[in-house]
Amino acid sequence: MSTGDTGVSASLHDHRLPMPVPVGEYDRCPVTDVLRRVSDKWTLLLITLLGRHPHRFNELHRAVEGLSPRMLTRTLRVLESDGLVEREVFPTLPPSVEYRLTPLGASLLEPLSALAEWAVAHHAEIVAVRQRTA
Amino acid sequence: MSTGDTGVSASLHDHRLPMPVPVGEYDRCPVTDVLRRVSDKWTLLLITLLGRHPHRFNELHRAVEGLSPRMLTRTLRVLESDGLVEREVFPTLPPSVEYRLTPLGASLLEPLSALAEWAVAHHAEIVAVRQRTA
DNA sequence: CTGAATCCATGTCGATACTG
DNA sequence: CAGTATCGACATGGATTCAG
Repeated sequence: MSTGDTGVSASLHDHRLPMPVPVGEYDRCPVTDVLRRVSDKWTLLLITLLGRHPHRFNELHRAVEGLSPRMLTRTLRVLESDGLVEREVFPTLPPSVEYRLTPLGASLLEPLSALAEWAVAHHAEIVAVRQRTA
Repeated sequence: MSTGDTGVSASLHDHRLPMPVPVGEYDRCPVTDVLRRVSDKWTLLLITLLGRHPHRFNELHRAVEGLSPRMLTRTLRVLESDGLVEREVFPTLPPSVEYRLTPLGASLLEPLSALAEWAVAHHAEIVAVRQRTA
């Protein structure tokens, strides 16, 4: 890299990342932005389910215990507005709506599973430390 | 996988993951748990900085514009209680404290950068869709 | 079946001031 | 230097009720 080590522009690994975040614009850090979207309560689970095959609204509703229609709709709408999920309405009676991952959404599965793999491998250790500290 | 396709135990990619989350215990999904910890406002940035080399409290404070001592302490404490960051106090006068990544914390850098790479590659597209939807 | 509307509890974060 | 204490604003998520 031509750029010197001034400032805090930081690499996680060997990639240059657009950090630090300018004042008041932390939401413009792409990584944190994506992270925040994916880490809310139901998003990861829904992405995972839709990664297997398309689902109808009530399929998702029934599949995820504890997920209310309100939160399901809300979460799907965010996913849709980020271009990760696609919504298709079939004008049947009663109506049915199908949700599927877009190519963009599907492309997220791989990096997510890298992190998922790390999480399942190390979660026990984290929990152990957490309790010792508590 | 011996288990059939009943239930919603889901794979992100080709890994079996401990989903779905039982009612009221979504915090026991390792992946979402890790995701939520890493995705708060300052954590990723601090992990990134500490991934380069150990830092003293005020070094971090000066490095990150907009980060208050309160949030810096808070974020570091969580990281510490999860075993990702180590805190070492030097009983000098005035006191100085150094923070560094633990091996566990360092091991997180690689899966994180996979996601980071995806984020920088696709964030523009997400933002574009987001605005079109808005 | 696929939602929308309303209200409320809790969590996250910032601002400000103070301390060993 | 390296924090703590207090307060309040805003975001997230749940419960309940209603609708096309």
